[in-house]
Amino acid sequence: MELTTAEENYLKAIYHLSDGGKKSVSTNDIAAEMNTKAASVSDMLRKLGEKEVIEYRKYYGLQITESGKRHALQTIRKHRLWEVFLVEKLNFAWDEVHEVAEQLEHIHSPLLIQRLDSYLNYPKFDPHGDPIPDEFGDVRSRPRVQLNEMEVDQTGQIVAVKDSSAAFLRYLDKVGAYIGARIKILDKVEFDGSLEILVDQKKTLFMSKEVACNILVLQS
Amino acid sequence: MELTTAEENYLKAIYHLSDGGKKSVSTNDIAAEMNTKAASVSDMLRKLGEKEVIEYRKYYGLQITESGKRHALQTIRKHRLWEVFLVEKLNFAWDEVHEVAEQLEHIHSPLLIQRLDSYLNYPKFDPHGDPIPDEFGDVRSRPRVQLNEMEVDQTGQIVAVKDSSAAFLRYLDKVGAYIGARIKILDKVEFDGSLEILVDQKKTLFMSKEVACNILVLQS
DNA sequence: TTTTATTTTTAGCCTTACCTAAATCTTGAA
DNA sequence: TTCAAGATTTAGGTAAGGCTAAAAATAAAA
Ligand SMILES: [Mn+2]
Ligand SMILES: [Mn+2]
Ligand SMILES: [Mn+2]
Ligand SMILES: [Mn+2]
Repeated sequence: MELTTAEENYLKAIYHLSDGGKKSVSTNDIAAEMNTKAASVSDMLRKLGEKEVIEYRKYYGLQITESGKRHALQTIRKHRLWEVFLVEKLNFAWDEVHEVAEQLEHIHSPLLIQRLDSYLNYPKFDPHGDPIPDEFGDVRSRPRVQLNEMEVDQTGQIVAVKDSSAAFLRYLDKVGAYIGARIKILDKVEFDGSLEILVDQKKTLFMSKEVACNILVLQS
Repeated sequence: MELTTAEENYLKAIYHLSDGGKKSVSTNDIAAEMNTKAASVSDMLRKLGEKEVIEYRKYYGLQITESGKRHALQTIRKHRLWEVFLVEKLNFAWDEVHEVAEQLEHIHSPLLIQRLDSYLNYPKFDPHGDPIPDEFGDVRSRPRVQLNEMEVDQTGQIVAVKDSSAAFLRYLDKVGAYIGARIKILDKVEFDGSLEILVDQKKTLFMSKEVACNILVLQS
């Protein structure tokens, strides 16, 4: 069964907001995430329910079905593979890929995505550190914590970012934070949650809590 | 000014049917080319007229404008660059690329297409031998004749195909005709226009007029 | 247990891009 | 010059995806 571009986008949002089907999602949450209105969401939920990619009971929220998860993961897989392609092959910066990938993820061609995966050598993570589901929808996820949740003297490695906006990513470029960087918490200010961290054993960096909670770390 | 996917497709069809703005095109021609109905075409022509990519006088056909030509050539450029990418980088066969390129040509991102062009080393022709317009819309076209119009003993080189359908291209693969092949007309049957040709000085091939008129040759 | 605030859905409208059927224009044949 | 065939456009309708405003249901507070 084929989904339209709009349906794929809704399903992706529902998948993310529900944390892969675990949490329940509200109509208003979806509307906020998709920059649309609650009335439009209600309409779409009815359609997605008819296509059985969600289980929908009016006024009582929704549950993503197994079929829905497969569709969502397939779209996420395509999005992230294209992002890798843009960075690795076409020399895009990591803050330039998201918008284009939002378009490319809706190209329908199983052969294309299979060949792209092989051409890129079956990458496991996208340029923002997010895991790429395999062709069966399986995701190999690593245990990650938000940088703001770490304590003084703890160490780790930056493995992903939560915010993929150009503004945030360019800020990280400027201060020298990148995926793979080894870090150590030097100081944590109680008052505002801001941090002082050591990057790659040589550079110290101050950052606000707002920045820190968008950086994901693999602790060591 | 931005065009929708449907508008880009209409404009491309108009550009091709009018032979780059030279010939006049009828509503029915467009409907046939696009597998749609004349009424839908009329509707779209009005819209394209309002956007000034064509000059449209009701009942008297249309003229593609300079702006319209630029848009059409841009879409054609994207289509053909993607076809090269699919064949050169992702190992698609030349009969597998057209449908996917029909989708990819509508991705909007000037940076993407500029980088793709550079990544592919600024190719001049697509896998079917069609010229790729440069970023300014300039096309370097070669003088080509249809194989069926050649006379006995004339020689040349296959440089393009007119029909990009999988059925036709797979037939050419099977009989060993390919872009770049050197050919010589050995015999031409008056009755049905069928041909006997010599390929690469070693293999003889019989083909119907219908096949021959879809093969384009650079005469030598 | 009411009442109120909030969330969600429905009703009614819009645009794009299709469709069929009917009306209208152009043109070639008589 | 007239008229019918053929081409084209208009009228009216559908489906997807949006919107605002109004109605209805749920959840929270009194
Ligand atoms: Mn992204
Ligand atoms: Mn990403
Ligand atoms: Mn093509
Ligand atoms: Mn081609």
